[in-house]
Amino acid sequence: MTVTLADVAARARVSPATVSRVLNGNYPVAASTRERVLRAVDDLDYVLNGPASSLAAATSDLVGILVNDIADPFFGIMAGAAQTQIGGPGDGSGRAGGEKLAVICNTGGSPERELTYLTLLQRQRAAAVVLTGGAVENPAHQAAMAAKLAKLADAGTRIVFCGRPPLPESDALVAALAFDNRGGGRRLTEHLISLGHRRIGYVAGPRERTTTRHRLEGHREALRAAGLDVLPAGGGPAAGSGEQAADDPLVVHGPYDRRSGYESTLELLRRAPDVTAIVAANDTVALGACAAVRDQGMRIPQDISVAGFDDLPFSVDAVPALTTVRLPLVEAGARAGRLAMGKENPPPGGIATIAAELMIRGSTAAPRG
Amino acid sequence: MTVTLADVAARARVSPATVSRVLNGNYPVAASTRERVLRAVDDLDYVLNGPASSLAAATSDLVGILVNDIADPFFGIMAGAAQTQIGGPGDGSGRAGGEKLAVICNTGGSPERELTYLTLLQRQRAAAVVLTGGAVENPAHQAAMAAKLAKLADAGTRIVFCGRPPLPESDALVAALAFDNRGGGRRLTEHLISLGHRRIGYVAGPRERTTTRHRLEGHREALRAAGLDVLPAGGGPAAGSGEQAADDPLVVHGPYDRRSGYESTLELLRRAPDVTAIVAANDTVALGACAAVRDQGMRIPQDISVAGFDDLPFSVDAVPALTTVRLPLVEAGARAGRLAMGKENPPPGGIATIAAELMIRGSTAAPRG
DNA sequence: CTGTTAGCGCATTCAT
DNA sequence: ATGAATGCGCTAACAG
Repeated sequence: MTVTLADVAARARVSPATVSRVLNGNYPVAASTRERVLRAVDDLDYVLNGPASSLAAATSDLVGILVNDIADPFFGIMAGAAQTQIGGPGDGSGRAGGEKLAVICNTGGSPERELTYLTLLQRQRAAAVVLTGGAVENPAHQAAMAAKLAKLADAGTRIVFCGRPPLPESDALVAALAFDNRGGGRRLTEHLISLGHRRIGYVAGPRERTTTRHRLEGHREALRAAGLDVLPAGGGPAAGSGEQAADDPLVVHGPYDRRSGYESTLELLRRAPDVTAIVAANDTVALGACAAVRDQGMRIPQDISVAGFDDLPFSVDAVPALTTVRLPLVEAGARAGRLAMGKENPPPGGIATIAAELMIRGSTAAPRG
Repeated sequence: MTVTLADVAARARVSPATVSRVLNGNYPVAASTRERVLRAVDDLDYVLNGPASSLAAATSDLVGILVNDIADPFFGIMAGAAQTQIGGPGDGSGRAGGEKLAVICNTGGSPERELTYLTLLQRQRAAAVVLTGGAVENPAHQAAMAAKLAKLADAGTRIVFCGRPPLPESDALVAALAFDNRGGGRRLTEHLISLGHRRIGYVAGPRERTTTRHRLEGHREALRAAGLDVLPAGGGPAAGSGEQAADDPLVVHGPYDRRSGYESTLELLRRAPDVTAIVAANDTVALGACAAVRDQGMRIPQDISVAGFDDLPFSVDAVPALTTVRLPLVEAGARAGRLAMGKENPPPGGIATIAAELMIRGSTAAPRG
């Protein structure tokens, strides 16, 4: 029923081995022979059996891209960019040559699903795995991840972090592209302070997320530098981890979605009606914050300034346009894709920090009077 | 080096076949034996070899979800919803039981890449394929797609269309969920007409796309019913295809992105400064249209009404909130996922039309004077 | 309910 | 440059 490599060999009057060599192109074959084989392939409409091929070769052409929430353009943009570097443009014949199958896996931000996907990819003997987005900072989960990733790396799977710091205990076998969330957060709040804001609310992302923590730390750095920090400088020294912002009345945590932005902002305005600016964990949250501010009868930026993070495409279309921090998602995603393909060398030290650029637009202004 | 099923069998003191049966759970095994096997699996940290398994069973646990542009939340939302029905929640152990690997493939709207991905999935012996988004209406490509899909279906791959009409010549082996783009488009324009608009611009999507054509056809149906159509009723009868709107000065085509919305709107305003309303191909395009209208010094909706399509999450946050047509993306995606898993029976006739609901918000109002 | 036996389709030694 | 032979790790009949 289904045509196999042997059928192609028979039709081309060569051995199966030769057909295999032609298809994989990693071995010298006479031009005339190759031609004959290729024609037989087309005539028979032969499609390689991936599982058989992977079994024999002990590697597959699958590349997994893990994202927290594919419905969020933040991840969609990065994943799409990565995929362009991996999928290969195809040759228009639909025949599918040596390209890899880049696939996106949606973890929904759940640690369990993240591990499950990793196992699934391990099971498929994936050629590479790209991990995007903030990591969950739970010791047990981090340990499990490190163990799982070590096993994957062991089996020859290339590991790339994109927009995410590498795991603390992770081996150097991986490349990492980390966004400068801390620096971006700091510059954003510095901007607000320089405008004259003194009471700044912060609608943060979910706790136990590196992204959340880093952006918040940047924010607090700026506050502290201006002598505006509400809380003591926090626990540990150098490390900077374990910082406890839980009691800051000007900080409210919630998921990275619009609804959370809306509700957290209402909560914030209730707690501290005197805030003159609100920084949101990201642009989506900022949109919700804007809606909440308006529903309270206040104008942006005259009554309250609002700022976001990421600079997603819709941010410039908000009214007023959103002041935010631009992350080069397309570039980062593409680079991660290239790293996963081994088309590009890992950065020195295995980890590169990607700059975040402050985008000042209409949603922030000096406070009234 | 790598632990195999035989190792597990040895440790559990059973035959490899028994281990296989425990793992696949599709065969009776004594509880005590199962327990023993499972423990051995955990002890040895065994992970099934997917390729070997797929080869022997002649099917894999891969499910492909094809999307035009994963950076567009329209697709991200649908794909994410589909994936939740397919990926399985995991059991928290990260062990990965019988769940399928739902993967998203980004075609970028390119017919070639679409075919390439299909071939790649065919090569992997995918269990199912979900095709989302509008199809390209090019005869050659449609024929190639039909042939490829027939081959996939032949090989036992389940085919599901989501938010996309089935191919004309396609076999009944597939299930299809089609959005009522035509009806939605018609109701949207009827709404504008009922507000008193007579000169309505249309920023359409790319040509040769079913989605583009259907929405536009709905628009023109409404115009025609009100005696407002600019062009003759078009070529063919019944079929409704081959309708040529190319010469309508009030229609401008472009990609489904913000930039196109912006530029097409400027073009439209240049061609017909007397339009009092603009209908955009989708919400993203509408955002660009809004920006263009504003940049021309006009207010929405006082000077010009603007409407979108899809009701993406950000649409309600636009200022003013966008009048649009709501498509139940999450429900449709989830249903497609269930169909792909065989968890739900196909609709009668294999094809279900999904209703589109008009959402009237602040961006549309009666024209001045 | 469990063990035994045979391939699944291909990549890869080794020969030639 | 090509052919022949071997095994990748697992599942699916068959026994029993």
